[in-house]
Amino acid sequence: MTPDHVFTALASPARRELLRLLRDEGAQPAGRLAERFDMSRPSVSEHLRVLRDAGLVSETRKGRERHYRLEAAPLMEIRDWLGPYERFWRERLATLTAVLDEMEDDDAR
Amino acid sequence: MTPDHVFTALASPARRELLRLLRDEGAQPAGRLAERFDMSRPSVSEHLRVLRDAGLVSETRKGRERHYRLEAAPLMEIRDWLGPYERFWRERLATLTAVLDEMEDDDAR
DNA sequence: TTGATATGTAGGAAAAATCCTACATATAGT
DNA sequence: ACTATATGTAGGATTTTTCCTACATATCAA
Repeated sequence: MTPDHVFTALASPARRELLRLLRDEGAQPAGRLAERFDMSRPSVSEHLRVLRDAGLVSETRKGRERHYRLEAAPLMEIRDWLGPYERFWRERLATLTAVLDEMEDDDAR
Repeated sequence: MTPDHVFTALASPARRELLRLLRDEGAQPAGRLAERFDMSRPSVSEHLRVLRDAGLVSETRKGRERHYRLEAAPLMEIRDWLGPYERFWRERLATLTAVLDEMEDDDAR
């Protein structure tokens, strides 16, 4: 029930950058993605595997290339997970607003 | 600018459970939190430290106890991070809807 | 078929995370 | 002052993650 693998996959900056690239530039072959990193191609390949295991990317073979595509569905789980916490930062925001109001009162005084 | 520490902190099931407890039951002393885990108290203490470093909990000393409180603000960063991906699962949902519509058409036929 | 290209996998070194058992520290109560 | 309680920190064993260099596999092009 807990989106374990998704959170783990997102914990790596390299993997988040991969997701961003696929989001902003569309599906791409593994090699083209790897070029953008200061890391060996096999390491990027491994990161792609982790993302695939988490369901965050899908792989389709195009000739000798493998195109990776962003699969955003698992991110909905993260969003759902965040849901019950929203109340808390709303409260925080309310507190902040109250403080700011008080400061304005001080200014006016 | 990237919420690195926050994602890392959320990668652990134990730490997510700590956040949930603080969310559902309010601020609590470290020991009371530790009782809920199959893990040694010092290990829970360490997890609380990671959460504190990520800004996800705050600590206030009450006598010889230390009360931990949920600080949900960093979770806003996660929510913001998700923003640009929303478009994608909307598309996914649209595709799913289209498929379901087609299935309905098949039924009617 | 032969050689070049695109990519995954194996194996292992190094770094980081996890979790434990002492131990240190600080406060409360007697 | 003395003892018990609440909790953090140190040090270390174990596991996991990360990243590398070969190497294997598959496809394309001539």
